[in-house]
Amino acid sequence: MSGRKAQAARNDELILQAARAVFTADPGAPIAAVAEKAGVGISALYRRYPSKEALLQKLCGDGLELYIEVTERALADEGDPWEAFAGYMRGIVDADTNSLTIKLAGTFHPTEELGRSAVKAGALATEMHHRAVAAGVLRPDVTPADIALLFEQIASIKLGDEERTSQLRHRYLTLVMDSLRVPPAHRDLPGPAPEDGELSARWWQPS
Amino acid sequence: MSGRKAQAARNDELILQAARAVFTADPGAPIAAVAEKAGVGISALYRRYPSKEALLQKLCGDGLELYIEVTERALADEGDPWEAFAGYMRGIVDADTNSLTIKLAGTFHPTEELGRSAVKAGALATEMHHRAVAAGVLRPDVTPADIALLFEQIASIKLGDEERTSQLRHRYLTLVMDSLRVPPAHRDLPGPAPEDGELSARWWQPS
DNA sequence: GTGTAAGGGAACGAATAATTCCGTTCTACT
DNA sequence: AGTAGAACGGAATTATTCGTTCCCTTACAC
Repeated sequence: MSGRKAQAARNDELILQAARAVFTADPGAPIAAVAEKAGVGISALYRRYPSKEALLQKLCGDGLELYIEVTERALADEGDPWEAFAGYMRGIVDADTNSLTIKLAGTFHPTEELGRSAVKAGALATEMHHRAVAAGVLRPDVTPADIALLFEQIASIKLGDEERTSQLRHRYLTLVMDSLRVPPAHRDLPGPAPEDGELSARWWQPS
Repeated sequence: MSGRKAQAARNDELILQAARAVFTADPGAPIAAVAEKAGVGISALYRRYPSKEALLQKLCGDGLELYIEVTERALADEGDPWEAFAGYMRGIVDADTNSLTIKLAGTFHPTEELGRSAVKAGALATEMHHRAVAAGVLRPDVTPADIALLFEQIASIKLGDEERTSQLRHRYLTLVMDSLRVPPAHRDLPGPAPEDGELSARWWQPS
């Protein structure tokens, strides 16, 4: 609480966090919702980003960067090949990079730099996939693009609060990993299965 | 092309088909989009349904009915238990009932009757699940609610035209079925994996 | 004290969309 | 042939939503 500059620096982060939370929950959310969530006025947003689009581009760029980081970290893992691959998958699901990247596509105009980051991210993912197949732990008829779509399917799950959502995503990640691994096998599923009430509650929620 | 009455009857169906297509593609689509897709004026819609909400309720009801039909048909299958269960899963994915039901939730106010249909649908799904587990062909740590969420994940896939989308949905259904079946095994995946171009194209599509 | 960066939030203006309304067309029946 | 009215097309209406701008206030730095 020392000085306007410190407050501003704190707001930088507050706004980004709020934007992440709001836009991952609803990619079409109004910018006022971000300001409210951050507890700041609208002009605090416009002081930092010239437009909504610029903010979305920033978020997407951060998401791609995060994706790249997680993947590079997994590529550096020299241990058990399957565990390295599985850890990578869990890492991407945890980071929820899909909600910050492809799910936002269409709400803004992608920049050249975003394109370059996306290419790099794709290359790293392919490398990760290649390694697991070469080590004989990942079924070879699944391609890197398949993995990308599997991530999207898992990211489509949204139920209850953030923690419950994460728990369920890991549950289904574990399930699908059972059919990706060589040899296939059933492993214990983490987290409790959804309750009927959790599912039926959604009928009354405004979209 | 005989008479206004025949034309009107034809329009009944045209409008429903258009509504299904439009709202499964975008649950928040404007009603004018339905009219345009159907090739009729807006008043042709309002003559049949008092409001947008009424149309959505009708679509959802039809979707639940379809779900119930497919499930009852599968329950009537007395052949190989696994094949019956797998056929049921494929049937639901093909019918795309998820896009007409839970995906529309929040865009309208559910009626009592819809609630009853949903309960019935749930009961039938549970029966289907129970049978497969009892026959020892479905892993028992997966619950009916799990199956429901798996359907939703698969229904979240939307890539290219309708046929391509269907193809990919079956690809990932097959994949996840590998980890549902007792014993687990890898079976051939149907349909070609997504191309990189198919995935990257979405960056420019308006949401 | 005062200049100025930072911020709050009302006001503006441009969509977007549900619904209504009015004039037109075509059929069925006299 | 003439006409009542069902079925329609689509413009006009009205409400609402949102991105963006603007103006005024605050509080720190000097």
